[in-house]
Amino acid sequence: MNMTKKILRANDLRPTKQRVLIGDYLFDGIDKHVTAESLFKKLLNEKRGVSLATVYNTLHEFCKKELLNKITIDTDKVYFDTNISSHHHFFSDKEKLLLDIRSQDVIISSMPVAPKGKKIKKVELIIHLED
Amino acid sequence: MNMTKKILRANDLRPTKQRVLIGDYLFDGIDKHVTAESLFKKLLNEKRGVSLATVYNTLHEFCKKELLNKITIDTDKVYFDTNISSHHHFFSDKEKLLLDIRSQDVIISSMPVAPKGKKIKKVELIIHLED
DNA sequence: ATCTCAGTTTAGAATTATTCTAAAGTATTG
DNA sequence: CAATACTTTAGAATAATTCTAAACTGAGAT
Repeated sequence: MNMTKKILRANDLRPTKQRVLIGDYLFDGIDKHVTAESLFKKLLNEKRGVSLATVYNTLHEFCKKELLNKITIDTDKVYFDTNISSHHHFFSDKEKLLLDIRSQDVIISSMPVAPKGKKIKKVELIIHLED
Repeated sequence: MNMTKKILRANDLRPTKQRVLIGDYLFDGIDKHVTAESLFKKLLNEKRGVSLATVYNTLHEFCKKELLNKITIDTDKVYFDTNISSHHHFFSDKEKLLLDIRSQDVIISSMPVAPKGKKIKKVELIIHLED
């Protein structure tokens, strides 16, 4: 069976044509950063298109299942990272380009304790770049 | 002379009524996180209102002059932090609440080198919280 | 003080990423 | 195959932000 279908079934998501198409692209083993728009445009070229609403739905579902990592850097666009291992990012404000930082390249040796009644869900380090 | 006016002049910004009003509120010595909307609403109560466009303009100008720190966490809102010293943030996704982390509570003991031709402009650590 | 003008404010329109809606389509279960 | 719950979709709706162009104002020159 197609790998994407396995992933989808394992996460209680019906392997619809659209999800498989998106999954095949996202989970091909090559780390990617996509936006809803960039993914939508990419898929327009495919034999069968996927509507923009479905791209949004699918990205959000994949995030919920932790198959993708959502990264918000600027208001105008949300990035989805196929690399779900713990790592951080460079962001070039000029080119609006997101780059992975290898996890071994950042060491946070002291972390604050979470406020009462809360726990830490995710730690996101973004290093903004300039020329 | 009013403190805000001094700050404005020192940064080549004309001390207009609107900027002084906004500056008096933001730079009163108490650290704040505001959004354009929250600031706009706050100022509606004042004797003289300020238009939403001016709130946006002013926040951006203050950021450009590094009188404020812009923090983007989710697409739906941008936060402006009056604390411009180097520090990081907790963010509670549920309450959409931003909290300062004292700078001594985070130690990043190893940082990656910037990609060729780029330098590090800003390091932003956001710790997302859940219940 | 008054004049002049670049800088500033403003209301409302425009933009744009994202979400919503509700109708049509489809995978799954029995 | 039928029934049903889940999905997809086009297009409308939403909402934060930016833009526009006209009116206003602070600051220096006279």
